[in-house]
Amino acid sequence: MMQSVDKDRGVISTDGTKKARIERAALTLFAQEGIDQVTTKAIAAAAQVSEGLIYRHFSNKEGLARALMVAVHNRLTDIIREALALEDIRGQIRHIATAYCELADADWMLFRYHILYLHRFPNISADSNTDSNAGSKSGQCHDPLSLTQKLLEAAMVRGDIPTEDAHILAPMALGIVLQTAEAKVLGFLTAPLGDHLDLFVRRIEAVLDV
Amino acid sequence: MMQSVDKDRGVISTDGTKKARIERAALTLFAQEGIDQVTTKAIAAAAQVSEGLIYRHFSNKEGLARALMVAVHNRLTDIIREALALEDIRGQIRHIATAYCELADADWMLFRYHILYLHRFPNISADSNTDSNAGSKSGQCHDPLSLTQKLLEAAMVRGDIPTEDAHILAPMALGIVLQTAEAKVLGFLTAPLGDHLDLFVRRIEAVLDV
DNA sequence: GAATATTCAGTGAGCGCTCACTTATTTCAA
DNA sequence: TTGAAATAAGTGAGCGCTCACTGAATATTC
Repeated sequence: MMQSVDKDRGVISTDGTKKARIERAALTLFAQEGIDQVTTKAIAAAAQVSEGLIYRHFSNKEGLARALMVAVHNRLTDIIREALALEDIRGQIRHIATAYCELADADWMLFRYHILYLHRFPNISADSNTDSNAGSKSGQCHDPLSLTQKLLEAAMVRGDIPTEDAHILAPMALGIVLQTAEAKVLGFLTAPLGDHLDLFVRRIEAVLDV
Repeated sequence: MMQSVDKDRGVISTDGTKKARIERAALTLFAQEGIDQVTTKAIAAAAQVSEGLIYRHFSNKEGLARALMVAVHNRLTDIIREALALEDIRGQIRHIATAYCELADADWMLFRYHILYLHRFPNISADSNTDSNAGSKSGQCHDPLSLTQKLLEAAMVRGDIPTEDAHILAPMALGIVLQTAEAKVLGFLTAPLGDHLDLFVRRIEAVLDV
């Protein structure tokens, strides 16, 4: 039940370590079958590793699932944070849409996992503090939705887009890409998301009334 | 594993029957905790019914979950089908947005369940044939996404909206409402969806370039 | 009193997780 | 250098327990 301090950190290793193999196997199986349908035995078998080793690296199955989610979550959050540093809304939109599509197409299982099971980890932002932010004031946002809201509010102040409730606009804007990804999850679409990048950008601009 | 013929039909009863109590209890618990986290004991307890009775009405737990999903799925499909009968795109958009919001606000657990677990039942459209359509030709669409695509294609032929890939536009359009609902699922929003109905309508029109 | 509706007390398959143990790697004093 | 000691990485059989599902028993209805 208790989360250990060093285990369950959300970084998906890409070296050939056995830990990395566990993470990749778990991610793939979770995304395909669903977290609860996948047994620790199956993960171990897919990673060609003993079952016990999972518990040397993660406190338990849920901790493994959480670590994976934190990893994706941080990557997506970083994308929005990068966009925040840009100056105009059009560039920001293009950056986010591009990066989202690239991630989805480069690692679809990762993206799929995020879409399907994010809701299972409600307080994920708390775990996702990249490094020790012990001294940092509260109010820091660590999730794509909150950061997008911030980004939109700044764009409104700048006069890039008309003033509107950024709280509602944020999911709408991200939804242009995410809901298409969801459609792909459901098998309604098959093409890579990147194929529609320009359409995404134009339609996000339309939603935001750029 | 085998699905019985009469059991597991997707209609949520609203009378005071014990079957109805089982369905409502299961729906609520599934939507709140997740299907796999909910035990049949818990459902029976919440419905104030014995565990065995669940199996008189449904072939198994998965069948119960599926029946509930089919029920929501059919209600949403009907909404799009109603819209298909309307003549202009603006009326269609408003009808869909209104009906989606009303359903979400009237029965949030139902809506939440649909959003979170639809992906678990990939071939739901096959089960959702309302009445015996044994003689019907194939190609009939029975899901919101396909019907929306059809609706948009018709609107393009009519000249209501510029010609574009309806396959991609369909999830985008529905996503305006659905992604906001998802944000509510994640706790990012709390207000009823209906509060933003007019905004939804305007932004869907923007996405479709009405 | 037959037919139907409902209950209750199992049952065993299967799951996450542990733990005693082996093997590899690092540490460090002499 | 070296080799002994300490630590880390890795194994897998098995344990305790949960939970979906069953079927004989009991209540209810007409």
